[in-house]
Amino acid sequence: MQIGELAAKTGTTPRALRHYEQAGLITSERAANGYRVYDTGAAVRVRNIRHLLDAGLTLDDVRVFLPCLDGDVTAGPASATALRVAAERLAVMDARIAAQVAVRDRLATVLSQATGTHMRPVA
Amino acid sequence: MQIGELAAKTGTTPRALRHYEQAGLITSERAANGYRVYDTGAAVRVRNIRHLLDAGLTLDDVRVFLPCLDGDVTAGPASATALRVAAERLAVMDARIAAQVAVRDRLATVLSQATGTHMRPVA
DNA sequence: TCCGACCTTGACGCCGGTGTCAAGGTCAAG
DNA sequence: CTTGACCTTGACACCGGCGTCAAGGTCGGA
Repeated sequence: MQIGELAAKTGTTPRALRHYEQAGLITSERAANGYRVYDTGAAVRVRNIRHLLDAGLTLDDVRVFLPCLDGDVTAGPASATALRVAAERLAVMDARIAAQVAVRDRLATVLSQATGTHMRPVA
Repeated sequence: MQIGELAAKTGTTPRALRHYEQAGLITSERAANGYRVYDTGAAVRVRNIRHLLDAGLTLDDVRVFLPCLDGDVTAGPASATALRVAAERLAVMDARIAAQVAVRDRLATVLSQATGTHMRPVA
């Protein structure tokens, strides 16, 4: 499998895949002509990477999870470091969300007082 | 009060304050020598701006809230236009918050699968 | 043989908020 | 007068995750 096909399979782009490789998240064999060649397992790995990135982790964060990323995301005894990183990110996100909800609620309060309309709280 | 003092009072930097001014978030008088001069209310205003930024809003977002930001964050005179704008922003914020909550929950899921520990949902 | 679709590396662009350096003006204290 | 701490504007640097263009090599099919 070469890079374009892997990109299509995983819903990313060749550019992103090269970027992941350069960041040390994936590896590739090289054909005689210099083209990258991936084995079938690469698709799972890339999808896992995407899940973590979509979950708000950085590439550096994801690298920490690599040891337990070769199977499915659901598998693998996560390393202590990996868990710590994830927990930290989670805490940051919770704090940020809470702050935004607070702002949102203040704004909703002002609006409801001014308009008399009830604004439903955040989901 | 000049810029260094305001920065110290609000826990920011002169650079940031100039940036806020250039973004139209704060204003300043000028002394004869060209130095920026702030009145005492500026500190409250800047702290409110910081709160909103820390909540993940952008400078553009913050600008929208300026009309009801001159007193405390909790106060709001709210002109008709301001209300309409505020309602729009509220929808945007709700969408943004929902997206972040979704991301957060994905991360929490990954984490809980890895640890076997149940993480409580976002407040 | 030649086109077009694929691949390669390298490098610059973007967004947002700020750090930081440059090259000065201003002012109070010694 | 000099020093040094403050201020001014302007502009480039940075992070992260790519997009995108450049300039080329490598295929397979008509």
